[in-house]
Amino acid sequence: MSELEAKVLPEATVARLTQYLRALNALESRGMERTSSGVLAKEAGVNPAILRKDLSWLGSYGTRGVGYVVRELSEHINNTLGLNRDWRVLILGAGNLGRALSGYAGFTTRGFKVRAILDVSPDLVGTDVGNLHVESRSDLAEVVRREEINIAVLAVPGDAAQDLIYELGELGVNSVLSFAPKPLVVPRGMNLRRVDLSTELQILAYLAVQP
Amino acid sequence: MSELEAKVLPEATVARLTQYLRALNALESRGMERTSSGVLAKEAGVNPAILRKDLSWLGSYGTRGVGYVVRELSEHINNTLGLNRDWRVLILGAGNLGRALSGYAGFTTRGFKVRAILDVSPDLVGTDVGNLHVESRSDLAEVVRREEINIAVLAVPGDAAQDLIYELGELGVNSVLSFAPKPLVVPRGMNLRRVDLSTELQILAYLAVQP
DNA sequence: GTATGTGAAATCATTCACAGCT
DNA sequence: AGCTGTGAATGATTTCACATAC
Repeated sequence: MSELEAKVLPEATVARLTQYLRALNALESRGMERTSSGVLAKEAGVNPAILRKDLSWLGSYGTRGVGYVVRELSEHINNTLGLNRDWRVLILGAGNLGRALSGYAGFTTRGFKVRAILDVSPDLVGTDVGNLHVESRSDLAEVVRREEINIAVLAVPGDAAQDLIYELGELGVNSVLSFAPKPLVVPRGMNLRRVDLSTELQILAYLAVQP
Repeated sequence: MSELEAKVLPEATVARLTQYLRALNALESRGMERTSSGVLAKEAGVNPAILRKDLSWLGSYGTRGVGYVVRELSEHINNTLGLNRDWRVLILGAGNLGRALSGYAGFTTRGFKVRAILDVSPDLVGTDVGNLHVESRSDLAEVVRREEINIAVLAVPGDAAQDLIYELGELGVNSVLSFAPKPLVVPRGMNLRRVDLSTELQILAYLAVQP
């Protein structure tokens, strides 16, 4: 009711904004200074109408009859998504997936910094992963404080994930990306995104079976 | 128009069916033989009404006033999703992510078998990954034929992904799971799913910034 | 003339609520 | 009495189409 109430973008829009950002970067690195909804939509792999609708949530940043200034639009989306600050990421689980993620380029660009990696296994604690060394799961609280962690990535077996979620919640980390193959219940106020690799394969199997 | 036309499940339904399958397995391993939409929905983390609606696409497999037989329902979803056959998976890219995926449990259960892993780098070709050894990108066609690959997983840099898609299409592999941070255009008839790790982090950043 | 920004229409997905069967 | 299966209601998302601004 209040005019002051937060204007929240639809989730689908947020997901696409990240794609526009990537597309804008690609255009910029090709030396383009201006673009249009048609060009940008093609680059991002979406339809131009929805791109304009998405951008309209952010206000009017284009010029009718002309288009958009690449740098300006890119900057604006960046700010809207909160990518103009530092995000300090903790990876939980130093198995193959955890180690792969800690070095993954997308995880180390645009304000995201992997600051620590933890594991329960004494065999892994103390080993090196990139320029980090694996710390003990039991030091979770200390590590979160020391590194001022604000995003956690769960690369642990399903059984371990739920306990970690609660513990992270208590420690004030309320953005979590989980690779655990389990639905998880989250404390109030926590943001959870799940990536479920085996589900993706199963969906592909279904699609392949379709006539 | 025709009554013979394939009845296609909504994409969102397919995604949830994989979760029900996992939930049913969990119940079965706890010794439960029967269940209800309420119990199953709780276990899968969804609302009971949509669970029943999803299942209604498969026909009537429950008993009113009673519920579902765990084993029977599980079997039926399995068949619907095409998980009762063998899926032979090829991993493209033997970097950290490719190696992690090749050993990932979800990738090696329920009919999915990782049969080969390829890379362009001469440093990696010939090295071992689990019980496979890395073969050369240039042997793609031969490997696809030899191993009768029907699903490919792209764990390669964005620039390499598009060419691979076309080449896989020509070779008759038309189910692809891509981790490349790029929108890809697919040949007619190909099924592509994308997992975009940096997008997930960016969405979390936005959610964390919200009041 | 050209491309944006946006109501209105169309499509897709979820939730409600209850009739129907056991 | 209890739980499924499903139309009808609601809500979300996408597409259309055009008035508006340059």
